[in-house]
Amino acid sequence: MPIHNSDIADIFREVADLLSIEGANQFRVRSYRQAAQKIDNLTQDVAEMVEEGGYLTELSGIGDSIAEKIEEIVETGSLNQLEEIKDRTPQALEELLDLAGLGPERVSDLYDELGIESGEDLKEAAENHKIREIEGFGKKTEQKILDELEKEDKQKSRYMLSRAEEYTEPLREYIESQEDVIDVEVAGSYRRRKETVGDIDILATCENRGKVMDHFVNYEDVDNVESKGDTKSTVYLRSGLQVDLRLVDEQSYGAAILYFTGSAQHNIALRERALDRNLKINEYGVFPEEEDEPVAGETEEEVYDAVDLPFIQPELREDLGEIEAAESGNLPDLVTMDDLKGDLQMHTHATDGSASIAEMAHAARDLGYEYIAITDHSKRVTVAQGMDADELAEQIEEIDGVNNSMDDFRILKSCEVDILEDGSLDLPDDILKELDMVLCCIHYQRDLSRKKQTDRYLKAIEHPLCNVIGHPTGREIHKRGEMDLDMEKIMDTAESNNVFLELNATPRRLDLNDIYCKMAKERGMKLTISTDSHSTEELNHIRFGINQARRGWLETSDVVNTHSVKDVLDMMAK
DNA sequence: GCCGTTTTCGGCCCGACTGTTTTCAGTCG
Repeated sequence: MPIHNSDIADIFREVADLLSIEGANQFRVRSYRQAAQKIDNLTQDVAEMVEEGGYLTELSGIGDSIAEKIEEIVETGSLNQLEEIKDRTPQALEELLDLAGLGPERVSDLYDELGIESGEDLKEAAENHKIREIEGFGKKTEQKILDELEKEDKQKSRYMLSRAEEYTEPLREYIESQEDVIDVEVAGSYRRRKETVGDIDILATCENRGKVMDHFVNYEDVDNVESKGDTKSTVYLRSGLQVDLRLVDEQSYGAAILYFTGSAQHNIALRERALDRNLKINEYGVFPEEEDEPVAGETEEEVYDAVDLPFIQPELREDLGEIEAAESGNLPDLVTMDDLKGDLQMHTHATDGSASIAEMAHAARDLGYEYIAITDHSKRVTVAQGMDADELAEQIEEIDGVNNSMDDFRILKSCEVDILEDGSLDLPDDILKELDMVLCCIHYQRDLSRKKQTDRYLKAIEHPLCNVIGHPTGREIHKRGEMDLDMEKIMDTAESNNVFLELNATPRRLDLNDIYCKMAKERGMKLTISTDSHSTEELNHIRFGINQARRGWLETSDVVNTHSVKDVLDMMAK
């Protein structure tokens, strides 16, 4: 049973949760959490590192003790320390930590005083007014617990970025429309363009705080005002999305945006760096020791400059090496929307799309593209009425016709060919040879073993006509996880066979994720970024792909479809 | 538990808010 990085990270997170409830040293707890985060974001497979005798302690945040524990997990599949903690402290207490307002101390008190081990216990105790009797708890805390238990059922998960955008952009415009508002910025993970966001943090500068806050809480989509003050208000929208508005002074605007954009880990690293320079960073600015006058704070650039760093793009602010890269002048020059020259996956009404080839081409040209690839499904994908060889031959002729009618634009002939269970392709070579690009994807038998699934991909990648592997992991956010794959092996094989991996920009896919993008880049691979559009409107989803690519440190040259059509054709010609 | 041109001990980011308290602990981001 292979141990994935996320398995190891989960174990350490659980250790951290349970240790915190036991009242362990908070910094010790933090070490486990940091190790978990480090491992989650690693672009190498930890189990492989162990097997190859790699030095885990070379990773920052992982010392002798945790390295030893990682080895134990890789070798035995579990961690004895965790089993011992579970014998002392019920595992179910961990879930109570997820409830807003309950941290390790209170969970521990609830367990010690009332024997509460689960959400049901908690609900019963709250309803019977037992909780207010515990020292340090009171009526309001008890009611808050009941409210949160209720809310947990209603809305638990994070919001896909695309969905969060639908609620946030109109609200941003609404806030901007108030006459006293000067500047508005949405911060948080939304600004870092994380694939999902938990809540929305909006910052603004303005003339009249009271009026602006009134305006905010009176927004038509507000369901419930949680708190309202002069500097901060919190509301819940009807969708359940929490939105905070914070009003700040102009001289603190940059420091505040930096602070509320995060990530927390990035902020911590910046603050530690400031301390080395006898400076203190908070959300109001950068302050020399023992002084009240800030030396920076109006803009983010100023704050970075105060700790001798260049501006770091929000998408990179995850403490995954961006500070070191900034220091050494090696920050990536991230790919932008303007760099894109084409879109390399989309469907037409030949299969499950809603527009014609010409309609897709004209819509793409209107977006400023020079080329697209039409990638309708192959026959195995019956739900999409996938094409057989004859139908694909007809489509190729149709594309030639449209190409002849557009002299400043090129439609690449392609097909989203299904990779069958044995790794062979769903259409014969003699028709695939006629294409400019062959896109290969898995749609069925997603639950094969890691070995079988990986071998299936390797066989497809080694097929001499395969150019691109589409939506490589098959995951869909909030719906299904990744296929079990040895991604390092897949990337290495793709790289040596001149096969590209796709970053599928469909908001619910975003497949590859940011970590895999970074992993590919570190191997010197190029990726395609494609929308997989099924309508002309969906071509606009490309921005989510660009967001993810930037989070994966990709530069313009790392992306296949930033290159000219001639270069793309050369790359596909192998 | 991690880490180190103030190194092997003694630190570890910082402030706001809330609710419970009469000065603060716990939680959150």
